[in-house]
Amino acid sequence: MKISELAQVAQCTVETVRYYEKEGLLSAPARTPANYRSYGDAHVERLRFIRNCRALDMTHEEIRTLLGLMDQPASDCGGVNRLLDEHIAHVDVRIAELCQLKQELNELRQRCQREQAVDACGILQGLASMETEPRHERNTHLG
Amino acid sequence: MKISELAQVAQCTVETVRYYEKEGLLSAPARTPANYRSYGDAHVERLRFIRNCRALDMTHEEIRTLLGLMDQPASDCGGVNRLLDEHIAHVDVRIAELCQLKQELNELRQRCQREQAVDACGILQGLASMETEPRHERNTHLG
DNA sequence: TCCACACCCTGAAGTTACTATAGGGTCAAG
DNA sequence: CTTGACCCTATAGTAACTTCAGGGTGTGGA
Repeated sequence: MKISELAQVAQCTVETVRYYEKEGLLSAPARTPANYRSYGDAHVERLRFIRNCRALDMTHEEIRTLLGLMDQPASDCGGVNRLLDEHIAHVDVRIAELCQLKQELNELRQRCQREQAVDACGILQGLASMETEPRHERNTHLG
Repeated sequence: MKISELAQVAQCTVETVRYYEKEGLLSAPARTPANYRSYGDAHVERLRFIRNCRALDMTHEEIRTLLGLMDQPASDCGGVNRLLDEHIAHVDVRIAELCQLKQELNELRQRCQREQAVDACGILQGLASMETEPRHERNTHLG
């Protein structure tokens, strides 16, 4: 199976597949005499797994951890469960942050209801006079 | 006023101030004979404005646009209002995406309730068997 | 006067998860 | 024998910074 076929079944681009290989998420496949990458079913499964994790907004680091846990058949899945719980917590945190942000933005938006001179615009005044707060450190990778 | 003092009143780091100057968000200040940056009140106002915009998760591009609109006192603030409306819409979109994501993650999490062998873990099985969907393009800069 | 130490400077590289580009090789059809 | 679709590598770009290397400046104490 050539790289473009693999990319198609995994719904990503050829560049992404090569990138995952360079990152060590996907193992390097065999090569044809012409030096083309040649993939098998194991690669398809692995890449689909990775893409499904990415669809759930997991980082490469999280995915790498999951793959590592999977590759130790002797171990139990407690680590998997914990990783997922933490990831869900990240999403919760980010949703709460964005809801707070939305409220602040709505309040700011209320301060100007018509198109007037910029000097009089309540939004610009609000942005100038807000209490400047220290940047709160990210507690999630979700932007 | 030295750069570290400016950074402190604007609640950011010295490196960030220098970065904004390089990006053209903050104008280059006067220099002392020793080549130290020397800031005045106008810089404080401008930087606080920028930091407040960043606290609301606006991009540099959005901030640049706002600063440009502010610097044309003749113009009205319709552009400002529209920019804010669009930004609020971005936040709404991202909240909806994350709520959907959270639901999917919760469903996946339900599939494993105890610590068992990784081969039997419902979460790993779920990740392997999910329908792999094409990556949907971002309609917001909020991650 | 000398030294330590806090602060300032520039420029370059690292972060995340890719995407895009340049410059080239391979293969099947017409 | 050429055209076009595909493959390869290596490098740079994205956003908004942070970190680092390698140096200069200014002030207080011994």
